[in-house]
Amino acid sequence: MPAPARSYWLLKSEPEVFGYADLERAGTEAWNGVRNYQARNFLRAMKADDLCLIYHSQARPSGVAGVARVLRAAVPDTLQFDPASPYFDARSTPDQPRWSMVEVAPLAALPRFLPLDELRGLAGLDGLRLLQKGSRLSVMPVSPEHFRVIVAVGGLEAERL
DNA sequence: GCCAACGTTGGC
DNA sequence: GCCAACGTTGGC
Repeated sequence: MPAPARSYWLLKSEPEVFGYADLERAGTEAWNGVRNYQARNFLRAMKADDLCLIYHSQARPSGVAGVARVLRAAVPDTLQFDPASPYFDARSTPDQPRWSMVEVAPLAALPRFLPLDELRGLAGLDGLRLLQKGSRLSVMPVSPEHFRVIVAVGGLEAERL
């Protein structure tokens, strides 16, 4: 049976807090603390070996910094059970976890960081959610075509990732 | 179920 | 720091 097709995603992160370079240093990281239901549902749709664009938000400039790989499907976000965490959620129980997280590993930094400004000017990105007005989701799907265009302009070949 | 108030996100 | 957009909360 053929492996299910890879899916592609975009993960936002503030580089002052945790950027692509931090992911490379860490080697692997739990992508936790997502507290938006739509974003959570996308996390839950991720499969092992899916690829994620790591997008730096609240940065100067903001833009796509690298590609990460999903190591395994989503599991309950441990922070929701930790009263000391800002991501604690008293409504969550181990039986009924409300929030999810995935484990990701760095795959490749973009040889050319891709600022948001430049993304807006690129052909072939119509419908990319990141570029839609008022889009604030921190986890969102990216079509295979959009993924290929973005990494290509950033200096990577999608087929080799 | 409606909707106003409030909080958060994120570009600039 | 400003502000637009969006999500959540809670009174009714």
